[in-house]
Amino acid sequence: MESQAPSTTKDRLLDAAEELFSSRGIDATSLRAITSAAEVNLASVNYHFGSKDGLVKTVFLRRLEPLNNERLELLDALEISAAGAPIELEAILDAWVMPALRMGHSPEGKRIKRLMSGIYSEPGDTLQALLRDLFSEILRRFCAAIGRAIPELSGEELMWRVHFMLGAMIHTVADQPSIRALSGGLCDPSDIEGVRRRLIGFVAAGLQAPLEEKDAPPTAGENR
Amino acid sequence: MESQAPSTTKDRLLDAAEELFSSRGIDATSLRAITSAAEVNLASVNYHFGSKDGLVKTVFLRRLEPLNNERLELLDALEISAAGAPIELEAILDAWVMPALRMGHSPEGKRIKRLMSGIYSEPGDTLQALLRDLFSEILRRFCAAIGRAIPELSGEELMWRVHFMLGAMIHTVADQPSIRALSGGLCDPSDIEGVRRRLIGFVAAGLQAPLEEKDAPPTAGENR
DNA sequence: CCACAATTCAAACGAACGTTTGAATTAATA
DNA sequence: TATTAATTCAAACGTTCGTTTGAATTGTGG
Repeated sequence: MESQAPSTTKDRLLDAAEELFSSRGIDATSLRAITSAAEVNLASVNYHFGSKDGLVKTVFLRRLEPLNNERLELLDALEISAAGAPIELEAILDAWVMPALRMGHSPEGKRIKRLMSGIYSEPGDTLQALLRDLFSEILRRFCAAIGRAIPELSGEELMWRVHFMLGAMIHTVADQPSIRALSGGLCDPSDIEGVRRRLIGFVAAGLQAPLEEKDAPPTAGENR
Repeated sequence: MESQAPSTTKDRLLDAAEELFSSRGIDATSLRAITSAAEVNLASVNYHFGSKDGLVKTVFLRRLEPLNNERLELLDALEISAAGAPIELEAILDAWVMPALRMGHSPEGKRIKRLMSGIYSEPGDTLQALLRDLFSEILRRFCAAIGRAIPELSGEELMWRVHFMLGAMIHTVADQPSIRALSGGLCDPSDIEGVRRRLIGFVAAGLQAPLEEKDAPPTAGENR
């Protein structure tokens, strides 16, 4: 009854939609373009997914649910083997970033990357809520783990730094074509191991940055 | 002949478009919604800007050109007063981030913030090229300055870290509502001085992270 | 005051959109 | 094989979009 064959109408639609959404954007992709690419009838979308919104939701869920499950499994394994003690920071970051990097480089998931960044910018009413729900729980888990790894951070400080961390990570996973172009081919985003090492090094250093004094006038740039 | 009065049709259109683009997205905002909010005639858009694309471009240019000019002026001032010596890293980052933070908090520019992140995700053909051009030069200037401040970084390593830095900064400037919500009101994005101190502290630490060995197997997360 | 350009206006254009419909076709059940 | 459900199909629906048009209005220099 549900999908198990390699090329049902549902799957063809999801694949085509994912491909087109990531290259042209969601709003700019018409159902007719999707059904043409998938070589199925136009009405199939509303038959199988109810509406375009339903198709969009399913496109995201198909990738993000396994992604977050893998992240949680890795974090669970770390917490079990740590047996109550704080986990090493780099290991936590690894559990967050590696599933995304691996997915981003698999032949099937290569398209979802650009979509992930669009999440935060596209003010799609339903999509925004869906993803907020999807990420709020897993984010709490990882925040807690990071907080235990860097106990000297206050709750506010921790949240801010996690926010910066997410920015760096999302931007990296989503915008891999731009880093290659801007660096003039110097940087190779397909080198997963290199990206991982550099990204985690950067983020770990940022998260563990020394706490500055609040009233110390920083450095410069005030001349305006 | 050009705009100097406080409420010409052109300015009313730009203000209304900026507001609606940032809250609903560019594609989801119709010219009719814009002209209604601006209380001008529908045809005014095509008369004054040629097309919707022309309006979009002007909306971005009106904010980004002064923003980047201010950044360049600050960097120029730093380089002049440094007289050939490397500039302190935090001062360079300040020159990049403060104009954006200040603009994002002024009453007139509060709307542009969310748009800035959409830049990287929305695959609008013309817009993408416009912004790539706008940022490629200033980015080269700041990369060079940062490279002089941290001379031990190779060109590749520098580009990667600047990439991470941009992710954290863009995400912070653009997505200020989400940090307040996710932290349960704990983090206050309207505290410019606090945001500046934390963001620059994070990014500076990330940029100056120690260089790891290439072949050292990192930490964990491989169990899958 | 008059001619003339600049701007505004109501109305309509054709195209593209998401969705619906009802018949045709295929697959499953007994 | 007969019956019924699931799926596909071509065609059309009503709406909204960006853009165009040509007349009306406003502002300006001679």
